[in-house]
Amino acid sequence: MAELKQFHSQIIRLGLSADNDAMGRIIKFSAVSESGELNYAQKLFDGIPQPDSFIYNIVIRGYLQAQLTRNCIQLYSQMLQASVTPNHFTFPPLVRACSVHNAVEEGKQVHAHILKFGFLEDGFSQNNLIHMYVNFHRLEEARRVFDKMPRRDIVSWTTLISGFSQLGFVDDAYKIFELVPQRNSVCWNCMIAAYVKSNRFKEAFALFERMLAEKVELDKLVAASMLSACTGFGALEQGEWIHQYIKSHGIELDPKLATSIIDMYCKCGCLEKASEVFNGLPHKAISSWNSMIGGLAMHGKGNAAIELLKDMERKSLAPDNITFVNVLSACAHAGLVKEGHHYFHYMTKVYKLEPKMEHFGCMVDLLGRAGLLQEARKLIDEMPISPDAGVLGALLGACKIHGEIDLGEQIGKQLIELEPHNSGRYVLLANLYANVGRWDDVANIRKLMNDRGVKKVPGFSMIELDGVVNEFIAGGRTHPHANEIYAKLDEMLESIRSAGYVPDTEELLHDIDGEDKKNPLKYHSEKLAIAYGLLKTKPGATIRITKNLRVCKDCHHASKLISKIFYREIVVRDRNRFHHFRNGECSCNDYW
DNA sequence: TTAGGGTTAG
Repeated sequence: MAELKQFHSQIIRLGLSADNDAMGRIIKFSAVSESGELNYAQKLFDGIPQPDSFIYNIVIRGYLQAQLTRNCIQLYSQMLQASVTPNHFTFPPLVRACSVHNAVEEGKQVHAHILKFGFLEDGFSQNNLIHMYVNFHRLEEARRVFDKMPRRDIVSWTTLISGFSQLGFVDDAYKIFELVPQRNSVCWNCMIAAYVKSNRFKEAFALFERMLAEKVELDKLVAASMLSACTGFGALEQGEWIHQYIKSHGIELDPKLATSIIDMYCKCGCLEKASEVFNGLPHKAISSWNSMIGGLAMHGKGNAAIELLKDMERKSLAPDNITFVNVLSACAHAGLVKEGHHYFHYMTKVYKLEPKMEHFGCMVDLLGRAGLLQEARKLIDEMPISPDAGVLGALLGACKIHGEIDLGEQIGKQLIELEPHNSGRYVLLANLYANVGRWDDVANIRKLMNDRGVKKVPGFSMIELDGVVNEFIAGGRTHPHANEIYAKLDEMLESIRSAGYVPDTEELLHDIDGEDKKNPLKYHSEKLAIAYGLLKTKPGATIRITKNLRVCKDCHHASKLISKIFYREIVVRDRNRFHHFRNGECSCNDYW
């Protein structure tokens, strides 16, 4: 910038300060380059008697980059008033400004101008219009622009696909995707990511296979999306494959990608691999630290999570909000009440981070799980913000664990009205009633669910073998090896019975949040998945299961015994956390 | 000058 200012004074000396060519260059640098100064550009602009369209365009772009979208629109009006004709460089940033600024009326006017000035054939302007209407949540308009374009390019297609998927119309997005004449990796990734974001992992995997078959390059963004798919699905082998691919093809391991890999390993149950990647990073982004701390939290390694926070501080890195969410969650899962209290205050005292909803949620969970229900309630009452469903849900969960019926009933009723479509809330309240034998109330909740058309989420467990994910539902018989699996299951249960296993029939009576009322405990999906694992893996190999609900008491007990009798480590990821069953014990210390 | 990614409690 200093050199630029010198250059500017030379121009003044040469009497060129009214020369648009020379001034345009200086303004361009000041307005849009990284080391520029927008204020300076503005001052120069004001001193030019008759700026040309290039100068207007470049300052509009500068304003856009600085998020001063209002100024973009104003400058455009000024341009028209000065009778300077806009060209095809004028509209893309201008449309973008309307879009970012949510200026619907101005956007429509700019759209009309684009047509009036004859830019129907300009792909950049038209593509930006599609984007703008998507941003305004006006898909029909976006589609109309798309349909009227004389020549659509891959960006037009991808923008439209991403628009439909972002607004939740993933199936429509896919229909459009199928019509694209020549897809590049951005377009593939857009559709794959759409499936991943809506938790439709199988479709994401199927699309990925197709992409590879069509020999489209697997770039780092596709890799990142697929890592998320593996994370969501609990597909460790597939995730390892992607990681290997990244290494062997020299794909640059930028901080975001590294974080995705660490997160994948943590959430697929492999903390060792996650640490290995984490420790091997030359420059660790804060997100990498956060996902590693979060991983330790999920696996119940509270003290290790705290150690990592201290490590961060030793390296003079400032933890952020997310770091503390993860640290507090680590304390909650490990029952570290004292430490939790400490860090809850510490974050504000030392780092000036005001606790947000998530932090209160963690604290309520921490206190509630530890049985300190009154303290949890007091914290909620004293919160500076009004608690959301998550915070109240944490308290309700604690009431269920500790059989705190009065408080639980009150919170449960409140939650059901707050989130009338969340089946989990009804289930938890019904369970609370069931625990104390209030069967009429259980029936009432069931009826309320029926009347409101709220469906319970069906439970399922998954196990990945040779890169194939096998899914089980309670009592399901659709698996091609069903007979074999049920035989193994019976053998498995017989073995643990002789070691003292008694099915937890108490829970059976209450089994409303269990997997399926019609199917007895012995056919819970988790047990089926473990039986299949015992059948198909080598002796001594770790069995890894992912399930969508929380582990039930009976399955937890059975899994501990199976780990001992069959000499297997069993790693179960449930809705909340990981359980590592080993030699008759669980890493959660039965605290979950 | 236009399209794509990560870490957040229950």
